Amino acid sequence: MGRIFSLLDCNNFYVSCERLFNPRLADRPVVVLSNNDGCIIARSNEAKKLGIGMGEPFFRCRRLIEAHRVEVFSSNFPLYGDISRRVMELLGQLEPEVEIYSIDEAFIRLPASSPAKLLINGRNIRDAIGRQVGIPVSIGFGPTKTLAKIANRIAKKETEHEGVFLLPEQGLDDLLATVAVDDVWGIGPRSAARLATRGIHTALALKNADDGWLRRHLGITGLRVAMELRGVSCLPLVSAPPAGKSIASSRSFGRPVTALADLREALSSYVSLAAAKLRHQRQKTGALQIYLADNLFSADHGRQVDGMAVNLTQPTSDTPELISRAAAVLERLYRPGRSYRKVGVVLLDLSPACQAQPSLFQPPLREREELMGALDRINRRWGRDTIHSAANGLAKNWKNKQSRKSPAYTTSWHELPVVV
DNA sequence: TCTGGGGTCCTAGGACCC
DNA sequence: TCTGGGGTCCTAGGACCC
Repeated sequence: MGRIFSLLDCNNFYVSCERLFNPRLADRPVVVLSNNDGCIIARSNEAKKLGIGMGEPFFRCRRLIEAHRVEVFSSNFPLYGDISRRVMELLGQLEPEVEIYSIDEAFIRLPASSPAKLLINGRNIRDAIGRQVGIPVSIGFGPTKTLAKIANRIAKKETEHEGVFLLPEQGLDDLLATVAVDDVWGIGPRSAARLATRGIHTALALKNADDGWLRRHLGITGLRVAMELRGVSCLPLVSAPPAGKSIASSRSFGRPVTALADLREALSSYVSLAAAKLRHQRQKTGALQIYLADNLFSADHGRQVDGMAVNLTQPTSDTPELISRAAAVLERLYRPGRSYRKVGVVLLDLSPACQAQPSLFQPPLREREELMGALDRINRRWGRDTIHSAANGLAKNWKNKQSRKSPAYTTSWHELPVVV
């Protein structure tokens, strides 16, 4: 008996989360902005219809938004993360083989059965999540992950399917002929341009393309996409996520920054965030990379990013130690007079904390680890940043804009919704 | 004036070794 | 005159994803 893949995708996820606690938003055009209130990262169907594009810079569609009184929110990731957890937990109760693929998507693997039974199963999942969490989802079925993705798109776009769609065996090619090649999962703009030079514009044409040519021009990944379109499953379900390999933390500044002191404060804050995440994952880092970026969209000289990585002699998850190492690297990268738009840190070479090899010359400081543990507990209980390193600064005049944020309804005691 | 943030995998090329 | 070949490891950059 074969198996079948299904992709569950939350519709307009961030917008749906905002609507959950704000019924006034139902049926209204709503958008959610990226971290710096920079561009559009989620749109309700009404907003899509107005022609607001995904990833579009906010300032460029501002007039359209004002003209149609579109509701605008800064992103509220603690809220979205919490709602996501509820969706995934419920799905895990309904289906045994689930891979959480992203904040708003999960793959499911099921035994093949009749189309009618699969559709009923899909509708049950959709109804349960709608009823118990309040988030609308779409579900697509297909013989491979890539085909399930395509089925999901159809489930979402063609309303007559009511959110659940199974790719038909008969007439599949006709359907693939209607899917643009850059809508196929794994085909980005670069690959699409390459494929266009060969006259390949649809998923069907990619499916029938020459393997040798694909291997040469799109690499092993491109060939794999074609195989998946042919129904040959190359991408397995990954139910237990492997340990992470890197942790990044960065933000764009609210305005250009030139002073080393400001950069140091911002960097310390991001290092603190990354280190807390590292400890939460029970890992230590063996290397860190710092980078500085100037104007990311300058027409004349393009974007300039200076980065530098250092290896640590001994893996650590100690915030003060990481802050001081990061500050030393920053000082070497910094050029006076340059105006910077972004600074960031990446922790690399992660390893499980329990496997850490103590150094002969510098035994692990038990008290320091306990201190970090206490810090994490306090910040978890009383809110992030209750206690932080003085290096992170207090003025924070580099801090980015987030002027339209909704409350952390479900994750902060201070911001619980009030029923009157 | 104003353009996010956090990830993964693949590949080519250099360093190094025998 | 004539200057090997193959393997491994590491890294930076590219491409893609949500």
